Amino acid sequence: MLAEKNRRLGRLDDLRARGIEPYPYRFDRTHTLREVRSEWGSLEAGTETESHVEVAGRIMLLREQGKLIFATVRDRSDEIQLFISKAVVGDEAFADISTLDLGDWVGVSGTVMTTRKGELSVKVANLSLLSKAVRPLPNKWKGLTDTDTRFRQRYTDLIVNEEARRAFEVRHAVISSFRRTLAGKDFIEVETPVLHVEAGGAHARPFVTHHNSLDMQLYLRIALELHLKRLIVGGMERVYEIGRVFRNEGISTRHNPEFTMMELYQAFGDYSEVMAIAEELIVQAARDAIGTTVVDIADTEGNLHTVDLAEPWRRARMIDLVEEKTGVAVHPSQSVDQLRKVAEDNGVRYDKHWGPGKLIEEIFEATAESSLIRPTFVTGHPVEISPLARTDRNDPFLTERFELFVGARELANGYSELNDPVEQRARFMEEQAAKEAGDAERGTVDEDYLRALEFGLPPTGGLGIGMDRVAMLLAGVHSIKEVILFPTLRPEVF
RNA sequence: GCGCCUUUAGCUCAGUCGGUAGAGCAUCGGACUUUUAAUCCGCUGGUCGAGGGUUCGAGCCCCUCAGGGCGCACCA
Repeated sequence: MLAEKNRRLGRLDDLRARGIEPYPYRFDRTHTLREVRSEWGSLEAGTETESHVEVAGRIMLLREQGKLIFATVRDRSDEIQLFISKAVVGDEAFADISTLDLGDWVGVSGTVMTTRKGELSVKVANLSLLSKAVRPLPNKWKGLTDTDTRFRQRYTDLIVNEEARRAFEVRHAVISSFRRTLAGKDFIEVETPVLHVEAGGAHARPFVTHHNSLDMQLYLRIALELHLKRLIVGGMERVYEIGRVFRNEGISTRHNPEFTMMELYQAFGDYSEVMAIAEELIVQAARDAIGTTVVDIADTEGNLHTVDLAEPWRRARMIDLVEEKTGVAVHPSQSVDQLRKVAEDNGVRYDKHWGPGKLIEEIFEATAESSLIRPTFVTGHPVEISPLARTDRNDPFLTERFELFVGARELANGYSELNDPVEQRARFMEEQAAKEAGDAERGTVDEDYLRALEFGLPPTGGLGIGMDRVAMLLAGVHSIKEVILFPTLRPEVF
């Protein structure tokens, strides 16, 4: 409302005219509000203390009552009530305080007390305005629910919606838990380039950009994989990166064009070892972020399932899950025609470029994926769709690969890393051939990566985890936008 | 890209059959020295997403466009 903003801007002028700076440089507090509550939270009703504190926060509620004003202020840690008496602060200061608005930041000094009803309060001796809010806060009962405004003006969302603040606290707790767990296993955190000459490590369309002085096209990374494995060649043995990756694809409740991946690589291990790490990371993150391993997970119909993440996770081969759902045994050694028939019988549309492996994956996604509510490692992806994964030691058509599904969403992906440079070159050539045949999402030959492999990549297990999706699972939210502070949106028209 | 839904005061929402705009909170004025979403009294606040059309008359019906949501497609 323009009138409301003008009214508050007018107050700025009034304050300055009287020598009061509405935007002072600093305020030194002695306690956070949580510290006040934990130190004096058990005072009996009607207690006055001599304990002097200086606290700061934003005014969330105001209750004027004649010669008393009650204000609820909030800092990051907690809320507390200010008790402001005209008899204590004097007529002039009381008049100033009564011109405060919801949303203003204040710093106060005073003593700790409880009211007759027992509400812990700071009895204000001195109050200073720390920053004047010139826009009004959203509705104090209903908060802010308009999703457009919540995501565009995340600052407003965070001011009024406690669940929004909580989701980002969960996200932070997940990431710091991962770092602690990995530090405990002697992993080193590294940073690799975001700007890539070739966008490899995944099948996805990249964002393209341009470097002016080199006059060259660059891609924003779609995965962390290939640089991290170069570091294993270099002998770093255990590395990980938590970083933003970019995929130039659709936006949905599960997809944002930029999102956060954690990828780790461990020398001398294989896929079963990194599977165990994935399980440990996520179970520990649940304990650290929400204090329990029991979560409610929605299926695709919206029904909630209570799941204890600490129970052992199911492992099942992709081809077995397909057989379970369709009643037909499938294998990438079968002919394209045979598998196209299975696809047709199950209402799966296919592309003429697809080989047996891709057909099996699509049939899996269409028939089995939505039923994977409890944590499930789907293993044994066909070689055709896994150009960087090592062939299964027992089946040359499959790889030692897994994807983790929870709540029908893919959370993680990992494998025994292909380290034979000759085979890797052949796989890259197949990718390139498929791309040239018209399959736009296939990869290209990364010569520098092949050179690295030629120096010797030890046996290695690799793992990638979608951090946003883990945060969604543990925060219990339905949309990825709830765990990304500033999700990608169309530009606002002002 | 496609389909469905949605957009009304700063916020949360109502708006009947097409008859000329409503509530709560916030704001503003008044009362109140222990409130708790304080309460009570009174007032203010609108380009009904934008543009066009039908009609004597449109928040409402029709068309186009824009934002958002959900689903689909895409996303190994």
